[in-house]
Amino acid sequence: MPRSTIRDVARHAGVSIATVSRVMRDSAAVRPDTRDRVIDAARELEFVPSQLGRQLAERRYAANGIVFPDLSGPYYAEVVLGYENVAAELRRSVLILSTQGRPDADLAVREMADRCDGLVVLGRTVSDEVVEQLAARGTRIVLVARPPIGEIDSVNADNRDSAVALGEHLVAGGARSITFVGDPDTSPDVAERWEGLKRAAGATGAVVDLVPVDDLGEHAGAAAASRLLDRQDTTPLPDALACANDELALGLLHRLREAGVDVPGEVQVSGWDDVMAARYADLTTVRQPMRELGATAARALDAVITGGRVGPVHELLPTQLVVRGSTAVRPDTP
Amino acid sequence: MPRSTIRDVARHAGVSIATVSRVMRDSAAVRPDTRDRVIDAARELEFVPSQLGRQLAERRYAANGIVFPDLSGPYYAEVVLGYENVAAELRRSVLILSTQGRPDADLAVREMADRCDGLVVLGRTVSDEVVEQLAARGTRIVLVARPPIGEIDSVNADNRDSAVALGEHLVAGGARSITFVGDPDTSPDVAERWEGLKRAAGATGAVVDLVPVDDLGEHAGAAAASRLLDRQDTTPLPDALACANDELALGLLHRLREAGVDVPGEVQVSGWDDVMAARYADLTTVRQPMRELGATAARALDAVITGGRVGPVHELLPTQLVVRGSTAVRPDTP
DNA sequence: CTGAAAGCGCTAACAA
DNA sequence: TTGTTAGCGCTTTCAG
Repeated sequence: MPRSTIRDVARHAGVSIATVSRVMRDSAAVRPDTRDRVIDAARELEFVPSQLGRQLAERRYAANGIVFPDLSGPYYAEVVLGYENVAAELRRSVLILSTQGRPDADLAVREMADRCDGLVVLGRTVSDEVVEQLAARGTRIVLVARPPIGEIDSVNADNRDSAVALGEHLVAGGARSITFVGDPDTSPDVAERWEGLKRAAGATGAVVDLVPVDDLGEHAGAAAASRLLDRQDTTPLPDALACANDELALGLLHRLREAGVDVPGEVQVSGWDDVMAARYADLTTVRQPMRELGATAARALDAVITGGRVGPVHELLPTQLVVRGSTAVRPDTP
Repeated sequence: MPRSTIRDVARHAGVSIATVSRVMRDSAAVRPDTRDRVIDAARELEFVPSQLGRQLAERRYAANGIVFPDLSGPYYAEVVLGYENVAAELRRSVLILSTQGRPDADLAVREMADRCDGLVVLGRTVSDEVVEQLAARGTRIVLVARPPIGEIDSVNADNRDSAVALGEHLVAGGARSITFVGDPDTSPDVAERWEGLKRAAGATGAVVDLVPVDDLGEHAGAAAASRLLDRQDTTPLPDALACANDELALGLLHRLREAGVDVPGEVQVSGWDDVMAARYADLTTVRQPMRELGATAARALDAVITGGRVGPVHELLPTQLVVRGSTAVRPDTP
């Protein structure tokens, strides 16, 4: 059952394909009765305009891409969702690409760039080099959760501000030594969190250092906790452990409590992202406007594509410190 | 900077467009030196074949779609991820469509069907009617987490088996009355869970009933708990509360404990899906092979599209009961 | 208001 | 081995 084409409809209605085209997308005035004939014919033949033909003629895809590392945690899933919602409103399809465990991520992104009108790149999924090449080739790009590159638009959560708020909160809770758990090299977000915390807490005179981890998962958090516990005879636990994200913090928290460590009495613990499990684990964390990130990126990309934009846009969305039991500010009683 | 086309390259290399095409996709033998000339020309002009032209000529999109309600919970995100991974392996792009809060979901799905070679439909995102219409029109479809419709392929988790296992587990834990929390109408999965539980527990002589909820979120769970608590003077709490999913169970659990109810001493509670928070809340639940669902669907769809398939395929993936503290089987001591 | 015709960029017979 | 020539299905001038 080969689908009917614009020519079938034209023949059936006794008009030219141009007229059918006009009717299908009411782009120009068509006399009512002709119009009706065309519509009837289209209905009868179950005609649905081929997007492919249309796209080629218009030289546009009416589709946007989004590249992310993975969708396991709630973070990227929410961003993608926010993005998709707005893209749908703007009548654009959404292509997704997960680079997780893909050795040829750069190539995949290049290919994707060739199937859409523009794309959003989340975090450190592709190298600056590739981003720049694509941009140079005319691909419209918006960066999310990644520092700006040249003239390319970007949308980020304000990690610095919340890092400062968190640092102050921990110090107010009595922390004189704070250890950041996470590897600043894994993502720009993590790097900013570390920098912000170091600065804020450092300014109060607190001692700040860092424990690197393999990845940002619960296992890595538990492993980090184990290491800290093991070396207790030589190095006492810090007053506070600020983790780069919630998964890390949850794994760490679990291991610490297993070992009988009193949280927050002995050690304060905090995460980042405010995932659902954080509520149940009573974990202090930083909430990010994940959906807004995606939605804002979608709008920015649309602006770039439709050309209604002056200079590069770098949006910084506000975040919020969420204080819970894992860092309860203790009263100043000795 | 208008991108160069196959004709530019042909002219530049002094060959015909056919030869360029052959070289670009090494579809036929080309003399090495001609080939080199073409490659040089292509590189020089930064030629990248237009997917649009290619797609139109081949009359295929090399893209598949996936339709889901939303991406908030971990469930659909994982399924999508499993799907994307396999689709990428099969060299197909992935288009996503979230129907959540979209009044024109049916239309959106129809449009999507017109931009890809086939699509996967998760759960009750679109009506049977639309699915059938699309299938009749030749759209390749695979259903996931939804009972088969006609000749259309489907991939499902085995809700029935795990419902039986769960029912037996609750009864073994001493439950004589079990209340299922959830609305069987919200999704086929929920309906199967309810049916399975009713049958399994009913067979042991336990009393089984149902408390409907508005949706599958934590709030709805908490609200259900409140209602159960409020009516305690007339109706005692059941021995076990089997919830349709984890979010529901988590909200309910929280409210019950707030009210001082002993779980599992007084009431056993279970969820479904095994989301991350379930571990921290020590919630008994059923684990589903979410990624496998997506991956299996991707393969099935590919089989349908490439035509290497005989009859309709209906896969049923195994699930697993995960016993935790919220339903600990109590020793038979009085 | 409508139609003829020229593309959009590529693939694939069919010839040479 | 290579080139010529039709399309793929649609949009869009440009005439009429």
